[in-house]
Amino acid sequence: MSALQAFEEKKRFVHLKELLRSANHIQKIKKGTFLFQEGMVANELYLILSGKIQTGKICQDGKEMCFRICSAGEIIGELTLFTSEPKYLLTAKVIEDGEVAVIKKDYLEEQLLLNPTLTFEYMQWLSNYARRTQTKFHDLILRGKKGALYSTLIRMCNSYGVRLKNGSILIDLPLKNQDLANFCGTTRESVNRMLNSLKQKGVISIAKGKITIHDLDYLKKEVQCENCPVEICRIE
Amino acid sequence: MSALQAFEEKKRFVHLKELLRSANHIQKIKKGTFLFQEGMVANELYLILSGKIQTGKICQDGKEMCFRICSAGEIIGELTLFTSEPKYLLTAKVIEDGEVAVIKKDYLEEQLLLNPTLTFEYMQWLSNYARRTQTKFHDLILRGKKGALYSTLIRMCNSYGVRLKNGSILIDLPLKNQDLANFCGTTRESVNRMLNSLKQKGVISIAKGKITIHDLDYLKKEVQCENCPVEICRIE
DNA sequence: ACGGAGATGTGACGGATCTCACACTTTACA
DNA sequence: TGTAAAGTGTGAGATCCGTCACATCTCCGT
Repeated sequence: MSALQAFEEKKRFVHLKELLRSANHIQKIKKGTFLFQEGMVANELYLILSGKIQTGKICQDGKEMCFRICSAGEIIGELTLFTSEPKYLLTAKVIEDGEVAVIKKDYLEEQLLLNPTLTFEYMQWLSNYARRTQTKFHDLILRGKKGALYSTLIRMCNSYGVRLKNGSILIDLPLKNQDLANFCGTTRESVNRMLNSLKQKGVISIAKGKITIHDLDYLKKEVQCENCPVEICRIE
Repeated sequence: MSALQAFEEKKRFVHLKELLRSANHIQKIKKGTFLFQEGMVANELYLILSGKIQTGKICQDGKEMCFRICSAGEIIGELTLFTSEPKYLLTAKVIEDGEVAVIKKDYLEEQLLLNPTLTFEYMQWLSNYARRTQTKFHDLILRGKKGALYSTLIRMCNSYGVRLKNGSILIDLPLKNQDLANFCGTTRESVNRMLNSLKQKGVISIAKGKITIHDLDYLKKEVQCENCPVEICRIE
């Protein structure tokens, strides 16, 4: 599945990404730094060329909620376009070195209004984004923490899964227990216990910090997955 | 606050709403019926002229998650525009008789691409929608069920609050415990207990099925509210 | 190869929340 | 205005989940 899907995904929003790529300048990003932080005035968007970025919300009490993990080809800094109060709602942390194409918000808005093809693609992108967030919403709230974790794992498969020869799916992304906890709104310890219980059942295994899913159907059944389209059921 | 805000809100997206209002036809909606249901092919959008509509997700096991309660001036059926798989993700239940203006998705998409003013307004609307969903997200997940309820109440104030002479805020919407539970992803009983505890503390009172907030600051403090803009911190 | 930092694994306990059961109150409307 | 239906209030017990504490493991740099 994954290869074809990735290919299809790459072909989407080509004009939009072309515009972004042709942008004012390229910026190197370094692991551990922030591309932007919550509350900052937002006047730029980014297209990831390489590396990985995690967006999320960091609370005063140290809690952290993770929204997306994005890699090459993804657009970041969205949602600020055309808004009256252009401040980033989230923080974007670099988790793998790389480069982003930087584009000024004003310029992009201008281009979008001039070019219907771009308009179309951007709206498509934004609608998809909103639909993704909305489905995540009930996944995370409706079936307790276990449901939250399972559905996060399913999304990870759709976004970063690599099908192995034996049919299992490797989530090709180094994920710590704490990271998953931040995605699910739970704690490291709870994630650890749940993952171990999945290991014992033979549903998953973990090697070198990466999770392999052996029995995706088990997870799907547990969360009463409705097999919504893959462009919606993903993590980024 | 509320009066002015409502006024400001009314002035937003005027061209977009004008287009919707000039639509193909007007449809009467009757309490208890569904405007559309999850999974249906989506080829229409609606502008509410009067009455109230609740959108949400209904699960097989009877659980229900409520997303928005919308009244006159709100747009419903969104998020299907420009998507490749145009199916409604949510169900829209009429909770108060009224009328909606119906507009064909195809026609609206066409108009949007022709008219930059419309494009601009729609994007603005969609961005706001996405931002609203995103902030709700962590409000509901990060601070337990109590946090979920409190933040729902705060949003209700911003959307349906009427400031009374004594400074309290009446949420001018008949809300059952079960409704609030569906917004928060919790149970009727839990909501009931939490509301009663708030009553005892004098933070709220309830009369004729409507909640009045006496001490909004108490709620805000409890959820570490960051006073995000009102167009984002709302229920619809 | 070693030491230490960071990550994982796990028990014990407590509080939050759900579930079930049922009494009571309010509302709708015949 | 009486009566059923719908909604609310509340206890008890079970379960989920977070917190704390600490042991163990893994990986990385020197």
